[in-house]
Amino acid sequence: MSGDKRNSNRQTRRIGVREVARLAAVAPITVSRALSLPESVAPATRQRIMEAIAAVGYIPNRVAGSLSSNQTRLIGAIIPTFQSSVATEFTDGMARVLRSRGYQLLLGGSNFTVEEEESLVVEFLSHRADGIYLTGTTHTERVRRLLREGDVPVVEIASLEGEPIDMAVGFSNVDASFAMVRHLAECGYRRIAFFSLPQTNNERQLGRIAGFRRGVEAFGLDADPALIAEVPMDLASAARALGELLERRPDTEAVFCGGDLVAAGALFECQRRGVRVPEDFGIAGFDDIDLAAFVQPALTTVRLPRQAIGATAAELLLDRIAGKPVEQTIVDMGFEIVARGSTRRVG
Amino acid sequence: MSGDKRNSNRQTRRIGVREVARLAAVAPITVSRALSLPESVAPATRQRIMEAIAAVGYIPNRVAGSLSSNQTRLIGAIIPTFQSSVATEFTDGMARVLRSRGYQLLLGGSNFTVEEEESLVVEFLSHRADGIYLTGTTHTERVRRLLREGDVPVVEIASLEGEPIDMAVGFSNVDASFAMVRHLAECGYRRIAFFSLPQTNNERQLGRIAGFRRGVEAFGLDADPALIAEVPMDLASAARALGELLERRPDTEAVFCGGDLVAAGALFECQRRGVRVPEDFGIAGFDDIDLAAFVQPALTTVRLPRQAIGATAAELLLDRIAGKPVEQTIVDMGFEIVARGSTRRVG
DNA sequence: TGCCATTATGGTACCGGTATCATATTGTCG
DNA sequence: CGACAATATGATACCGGTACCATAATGGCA
Repeated sequence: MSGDKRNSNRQTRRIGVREVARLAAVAPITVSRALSLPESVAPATRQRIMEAIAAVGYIPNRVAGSLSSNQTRLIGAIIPTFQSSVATEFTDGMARVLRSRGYQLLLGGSNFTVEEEESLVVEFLSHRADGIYLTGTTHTERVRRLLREGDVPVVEIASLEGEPIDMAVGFSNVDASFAMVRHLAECGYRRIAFFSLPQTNNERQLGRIAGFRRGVEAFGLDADPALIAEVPMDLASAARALGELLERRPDTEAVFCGGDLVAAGALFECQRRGVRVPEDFGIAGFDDIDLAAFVQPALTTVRLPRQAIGATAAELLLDRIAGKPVEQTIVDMGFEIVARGSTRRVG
Repeated sequence: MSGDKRNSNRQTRRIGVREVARLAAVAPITVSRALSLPESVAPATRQRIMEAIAAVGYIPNRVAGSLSSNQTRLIGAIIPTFQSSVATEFTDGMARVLRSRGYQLLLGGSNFTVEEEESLVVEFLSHRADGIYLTGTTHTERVRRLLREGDVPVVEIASLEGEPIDMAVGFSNVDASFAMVRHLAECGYRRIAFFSLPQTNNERQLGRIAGFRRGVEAFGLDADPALIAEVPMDLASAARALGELLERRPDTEAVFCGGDLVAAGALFECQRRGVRVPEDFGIAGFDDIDLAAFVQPALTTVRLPRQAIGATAAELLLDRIAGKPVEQTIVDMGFEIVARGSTRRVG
């Protein structure tokens, strides 16, 4: 059904080190050195080489270089979804560090499934990424084995609970959630619901639920299990879930959401129903996305140093790759409870 | 300051085709074939090979494969920022298609500068990406030359204005903006402001301004140049800009924003000031982000088939890579005016 | 002045797949 | 039954850099 213009591969014959070397009257290896360790080449020679490179428009073939040097300067990163500003902000922090050090980002989305994650890990290993970045600590057994056996540096972010494959950067979801329950209790809310995001393959959400339960117990709040629900991460589902909650358990006084988008959806639904926030009903979120500060009333939430987590993760990987000893393999970047208008009932 | 554990490269000696071949009692090339063109190998042989692969846990080295076959199965993509849900949704559409066809995504952010874009393009060419995906049509001269001279397929998205380097997928920003002005005019607004996003290196925004101007003229609206402003893309700046506008030109009747986030910020500020939307003031956005439908009143906006644009871009690249003739190198995916509560003054 | 450490450069093989062409085997048909 | 096409497999070289080791040139110092 197709073509006559097959890729005539082998004979493309781009310009390579050899051509540059000939023009600069040096050996190919010297061209290579002039690019990777400029100080190791005499200034005059280096200059000749650079001129030759510019003259012929040489672009080094990193595929060949990678094969030879066993370093690709590629970092493979897996995020659950491209659609979440939370995930992309982690990635942004990492991408900036990588770029500044000459590394490139191989990015894949797992759609919150460990199977797709596994297939991406295999792909990245196949491409011989110099380091692997994973979101969370829930993986298949094969992923765990491949990454432990292979000598690739690995960093897992956003979750400190559990034993990391190699390194981890993030915060404690349990502690963060617990801290928020304390805040809600201090505001005077006693009957608090929890809207978790989908929990499958997501130990972050499970941690938040655990922290919630622990807080409910610690502060002597109403421990009705029917107050915990799982809500898809979009505004419409959140609105719907809040409606159901209010009908099912009209005496609920507040809801703590595992994500700000859900919290915002809950808030919009309250406004639609004329439920006053925070007087009649308190709402707290998680993540401190841009939107949280701008709805009316602004959302109380948990702020995470997302950019910094991504950047730190990148630095750990690069240190490991460079052979530097990594003193701390588990880095807790902390969190911050941001109290805003959506939770202010009592002093 | 560092290490004793230098990367002892050359001697890593992973398992390769040769080991697998020995175990399966075939030649290395047959192993290679069993993986890339399974039908070209006899079933019995293939089975032996697959068993050998499983037995030794062989993971093909795509770096070596790439060097030999001159195909990396890597697509380099450049987006202006990781922080925008608009950009990541395009990327998501592309990433899904790529993954399903065995390609991986090399992703970089240009921070809206053509210089960083150029440096990323060079990196991607160096890594010998099989295809390049760019956002917009504004590039440095060198990028244009490198990509035209190199035989890499290139697709530019989100902007159909101007002549593409190779292929383009998107919609007409001018037409979309013009259509929105028509809608606003039909709603009865006559004195309309335009909040553009930053225009540097962004022909999408320039197109939207052009469409706005054209619409203002075509429908005989108030053409005060002071009504056009450039606003950073965040809620706070948008709120501030709206405040200034209302003080500077209190008789303004509506604002059309080059991005929904800015429109939402404007809406929040109106609410804060007690300006009634849409009765006293109309607001329209661009992009139809999730948030647009859920603020009160919901935002009138321009909806773009973002996922589809990304997916189509990926398919064009892959077709070109596969040597299939690409019939249409410029694909207009259209847009849709979504009229909602924020613009409803008159019939 | 001679010896050795240091610096600058080069020769060669090799990384681990696969393109290319050759060969062996099997099947078809007059 | 022989000739030839189709199918299955293999031998070899090569992709384009760089690791590794060798050698040449330079400099410091006894």
